[in-house]
Amino acid sequence: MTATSTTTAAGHGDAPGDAPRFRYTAALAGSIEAKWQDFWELHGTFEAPNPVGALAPADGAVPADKLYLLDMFPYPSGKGLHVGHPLGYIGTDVLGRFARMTGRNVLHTIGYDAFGLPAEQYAVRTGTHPRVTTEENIARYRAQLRRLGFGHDQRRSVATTDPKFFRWTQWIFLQLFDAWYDEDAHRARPIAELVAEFQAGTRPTPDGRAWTDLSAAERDAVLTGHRLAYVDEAPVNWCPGLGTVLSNEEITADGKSEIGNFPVFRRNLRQWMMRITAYADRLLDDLDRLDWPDSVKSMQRNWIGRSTGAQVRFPIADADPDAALEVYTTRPDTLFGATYMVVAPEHPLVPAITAAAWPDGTDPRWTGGAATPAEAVAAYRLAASQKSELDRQENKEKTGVFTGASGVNPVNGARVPIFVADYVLMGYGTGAIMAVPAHDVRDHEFATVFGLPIVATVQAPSDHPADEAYTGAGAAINSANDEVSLDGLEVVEAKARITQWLQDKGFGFARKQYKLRDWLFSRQRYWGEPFPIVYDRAGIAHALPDALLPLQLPEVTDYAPQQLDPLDAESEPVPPLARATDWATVELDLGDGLQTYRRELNVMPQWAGSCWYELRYLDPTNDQTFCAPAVEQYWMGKRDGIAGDPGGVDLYVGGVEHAVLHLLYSRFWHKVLFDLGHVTSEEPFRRLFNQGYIQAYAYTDERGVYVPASEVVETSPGVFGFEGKPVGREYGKMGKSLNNVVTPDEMCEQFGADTFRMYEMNMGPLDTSRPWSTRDAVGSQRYLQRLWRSVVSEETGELTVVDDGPDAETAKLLHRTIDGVRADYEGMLYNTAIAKLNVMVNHLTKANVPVSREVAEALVLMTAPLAPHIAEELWQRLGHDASLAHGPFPQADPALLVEDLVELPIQVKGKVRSRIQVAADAAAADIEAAALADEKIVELLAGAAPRKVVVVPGKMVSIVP
RNA sequence: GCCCCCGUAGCCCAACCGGCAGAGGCAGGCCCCUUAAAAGGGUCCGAGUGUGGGUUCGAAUCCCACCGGGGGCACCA
Repeated sequence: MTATSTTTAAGHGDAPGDAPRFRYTAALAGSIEAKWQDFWELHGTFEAPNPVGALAPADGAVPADKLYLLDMFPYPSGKGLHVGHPLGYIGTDVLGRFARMTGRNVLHTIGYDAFGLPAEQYAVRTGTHPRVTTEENIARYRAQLRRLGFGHDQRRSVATTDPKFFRWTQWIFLQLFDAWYDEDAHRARPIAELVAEFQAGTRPTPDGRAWTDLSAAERDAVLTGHRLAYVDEAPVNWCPGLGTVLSNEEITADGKSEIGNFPVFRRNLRQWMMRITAYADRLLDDLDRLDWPDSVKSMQRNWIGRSTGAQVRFPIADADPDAALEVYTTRPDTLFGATYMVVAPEHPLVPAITAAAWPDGTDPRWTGGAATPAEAVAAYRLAASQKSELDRQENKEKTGVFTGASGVNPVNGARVPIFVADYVLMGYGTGAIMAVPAHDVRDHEFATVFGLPIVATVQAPSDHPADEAYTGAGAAINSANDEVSLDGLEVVEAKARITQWLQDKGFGFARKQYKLRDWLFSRQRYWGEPFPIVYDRAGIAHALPDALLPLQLPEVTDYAPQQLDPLDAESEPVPPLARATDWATVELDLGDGLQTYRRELNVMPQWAGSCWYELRYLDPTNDQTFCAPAVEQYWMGKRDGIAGDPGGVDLYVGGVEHAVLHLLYSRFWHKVLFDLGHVTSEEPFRRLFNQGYIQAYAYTDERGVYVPASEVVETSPGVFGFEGKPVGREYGKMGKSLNNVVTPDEMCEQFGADTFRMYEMNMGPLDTSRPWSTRDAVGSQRYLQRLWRSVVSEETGELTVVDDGPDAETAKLLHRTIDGVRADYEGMLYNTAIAKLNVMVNHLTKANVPVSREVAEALVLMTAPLAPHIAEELWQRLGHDASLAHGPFPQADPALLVEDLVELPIQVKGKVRSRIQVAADAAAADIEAAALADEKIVELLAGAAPRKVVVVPGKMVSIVP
């Protein structure tokens, strides 16, 4: 196939009836589309040059104006694509094609997030290696996507399962393993620099001994406490049903696994963790520098959950002077209103503080009916440990028991009773609180149930109900002791003053608190990246040397983690890699002579590959480094012209479901790479755009079974039937279970890829969800048919354009269209761009005269980003040898955009009463005079002088009589 | 319970910084082409912007309350 051949496949007789031979039918579209897809592939049309390296042009020259577009890459599932999946891909492709036509260097490709559970679970069932399944699925995705005519640089399409890819995932992991966070410098540094500081004595070891006096195991423990990737024995979410541990983010609100909905138990296990909490402040603060949807930013802020407050020490009454409870509060200004305290049931100090007997006069509601505090506390703790997360959530009534002990409020010496209650969580703050029922809703509920005193310390407005906690702003009251008074201060000043006082007296200090936890990074699975880590005899973890990367997965006969009872909380994880006994140990010389080492048997979670793939797209063939610095700088570097620009991908498009996890993890890894000097950008994704979802109707018969949605007909408005029987209609996601899937392949067969692309873009703005309706696609097909007919005869296939210029009206419309379409493409407002193209084509159709070549060419070029195949075909038929992929793109003539005369409405009392014609550039005074001279206006005013006349040039005139 | 987004024609959607409510598509009516049919051609039809207040010369647009839909968080001290 060459650029000069033209399609001859038209008129196969596959058009219905005896439609004209050269009509633009689905069959003709299909042959045109196959031809141009082959052409683009053969000519490498969409290969974007790099400034250096293997993908650089011979002379190394690349356009300064570049655009890096990124789609969230798919997991290649066995189900293939439905019409909802490509929506975002088409959106980025249209923008990329437009940008390429206007001369920019556009990087756009798509790869595969190919490690993951479905292929592994299929392997467990069938014995098929996950690699085989994964490769088949990728091949199917590639074929489906190719049919849609994307302008992807195929050389850059990577898969996370490719050893050439995960070699660098492992390398980045080792960067994290070999780095620590310097709190003073606010950045990560190589671990070797930390060791040097310990050795030189410029940084004290935790227990003050000299570094050289520490044993190897002790040194390792110190370093483990600093590494950004580290092993820790920590409470984790153990899911026996999946045979693996899960991160907090992979668990639903009711305590089940997001995948499979199995029960999850809290267990202490040794696991790999990522110290993402070290970056909490930067991950939060840098959100302000990103061009992201507010909803996503707010979800990330919420997830990081930074709060500022104070940690306060409450001594235990009648006990050892050293005995105290530390509490965290965001409202230190309400300390004078603290009338009791609560510790979480799991708090380690509970046994120590629990009193031997109930104090005299203990309220019977506080004892839980037990004879001693110890019995009451033990019973309550047991009950709490057996409560599932779900129970806790459903039953929010406040419960608890008194410990018999009291704390001493440091601001006024008041004795405050200490309770154990499960509304306080061990995992947040210190696991203990001071309770201020007057100003905290939860404390108020508890105090009401248990009859505890409520002391107001913030003046509530007079209309605030007396029986509710007041959590708003106001002046402090009842808040003074001999040394400090908050009375009269607003909340912010009161917090500052009391915190300073606490600090001066040694009772407490200001403290920040986060909801974000370190990221649990290991999984007991097979189909993931192996850790490039081995353990010596002492159990110390060592990095594999770079020369031994990639570390490949061993072959195993059974991919299942282990058959476990989903309800057995005490079972132990046994990863599948443990079965590869030959692989699990290895002889290595890591500097201490040849030794036997055990390999790490866990694998990385699915997030690992997606944390950095956008960098590998940039330099996919580089085997010296994950991405050459000059290449990263060119595509993702910070822009000089934008204040505070953090750099990153120019546009990242994907679903909002990745708002927290993927996007937070990627940002974390990117910042580490930035700190270590491997990238120049501080953020991976400068601009983020969430595309909407395509939803679909589903229909159920009288048994509640989903019937094929494609065969349902609307028998009368709002009434639907299938095989003559009425069915009920539902609305939701497109999916096999709802029997309402439509695939892009079907759309290509029925209409062609160009019509399909155009229809998806015509349904509405890219960021809104919309209902799928196959039959509505004919509107887009009609547009393309009219465009085709404006250039080519349906009867003969001959060109019909003429060389004469267009008439004045057509020329004006053309340039207005060019102007509007350009602006719409730049703003990704494809639905309105299509509307303008429709106006133009409808105008030509109506005129019913041969179309001027100038107009036809402009229209073809403007349609090209949306419907690239038909545009290339028409461009070629119009006599152009080169592809239009790199332009030109029409330019509007400013002279044709201005109108000489405009019609302005005249409002009287806000209602349009008349219209006048004035010169477009008429002065306001002239317009006012013309308006007041208008017959109908004169009549309405009846001689009275108007009180006010508002003239908005070019828009309207408003008269107030 | 708290936070965010959205309600415009039968349906999907336009309307810039408040300035004539309609660009486009689907469906529908009528006509033409056609032996016939339709996913061909032409033409016509359409709502006063969820409801109620307010600000303004002027509100789909800004403010308040409510109703309806979607999403996020959920005892985080």
